[in-house]
Amino acid sequence: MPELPEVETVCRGLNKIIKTQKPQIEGVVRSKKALRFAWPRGFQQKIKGAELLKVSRRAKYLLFETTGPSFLCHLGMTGNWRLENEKYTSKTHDHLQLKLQNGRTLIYNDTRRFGFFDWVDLKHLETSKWFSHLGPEPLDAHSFNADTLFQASRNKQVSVKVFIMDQKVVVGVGNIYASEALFLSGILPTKKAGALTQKHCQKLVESIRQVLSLAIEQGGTTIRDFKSAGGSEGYFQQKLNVYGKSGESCPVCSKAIKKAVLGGRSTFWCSRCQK
DNA sequence: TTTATAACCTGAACGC
DNA sequence: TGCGTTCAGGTTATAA
Repeated sequence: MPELPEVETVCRGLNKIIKTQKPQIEGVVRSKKALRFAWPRGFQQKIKGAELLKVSRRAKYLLFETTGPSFLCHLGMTGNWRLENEKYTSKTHDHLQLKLQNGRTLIYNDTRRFGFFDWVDLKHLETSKWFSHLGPEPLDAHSFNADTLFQASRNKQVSVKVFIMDQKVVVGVGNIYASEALFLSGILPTKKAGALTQKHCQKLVESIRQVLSLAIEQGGTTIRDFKSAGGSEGYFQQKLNVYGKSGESCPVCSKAIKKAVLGGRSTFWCSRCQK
């Protein structure tokens, strides 16, 4: 499901909830099923009674800061959060319920259970298990720019599509936005990363930023099951140029959009606009 | 070391 | 209608 814009949208939604609700966690109910990994040790007991202070994002991870221990949540492919009133009927695949002081409940739902939770030490985030190998944030011009991308791509034999989806290179670019950013930059997804010029990298960095920023503004992309914490769907889908449009006309030159599998993932491009 | 593939899990969409 | 197959936004483990 979620790439960086979707996670950012969920993050903003959760913070809005924290500001408007009384975010003390009075009760915790979690499903017996494990998600991608087992639940963190003592999860229910340790966060019960804590107050939610803030949610932030690093890469595709949500970081929950509380008055007790802090924890992270990765949404996997189908994870999402929603806020329910006092009376509600739980839905299939609701895996975590945080009962708040004001009677409302914050719920994590995840159909495919590819998401997961873990404890996190926010003071030593960048050296911790989940974060030590991560590349720069794409919207941070200091750590992610044409120079860093060009250097990282030297001698790489993988396709540029697979390369920009590598979280060690840059975080947050998933399958949809990789195709979209390459379309904007006019670069063929199958081009080898090592063949990128400095100019290509400049254009690619700009395109990645542009596509992610616009998607955040639009509240992410709703393909099948993405919803923000407030329950609203994203609108970026209406702005997609090539993703999921195999056989349709290129919005620029009208040539039919092509599709192929790269790195095991569907990839879409225009063979006339992208070289 | 780098790159490719399979696996995790569920449900929607599609073809027959 | 019903059944079987394929595919899906992420990440990791294993194989090549």
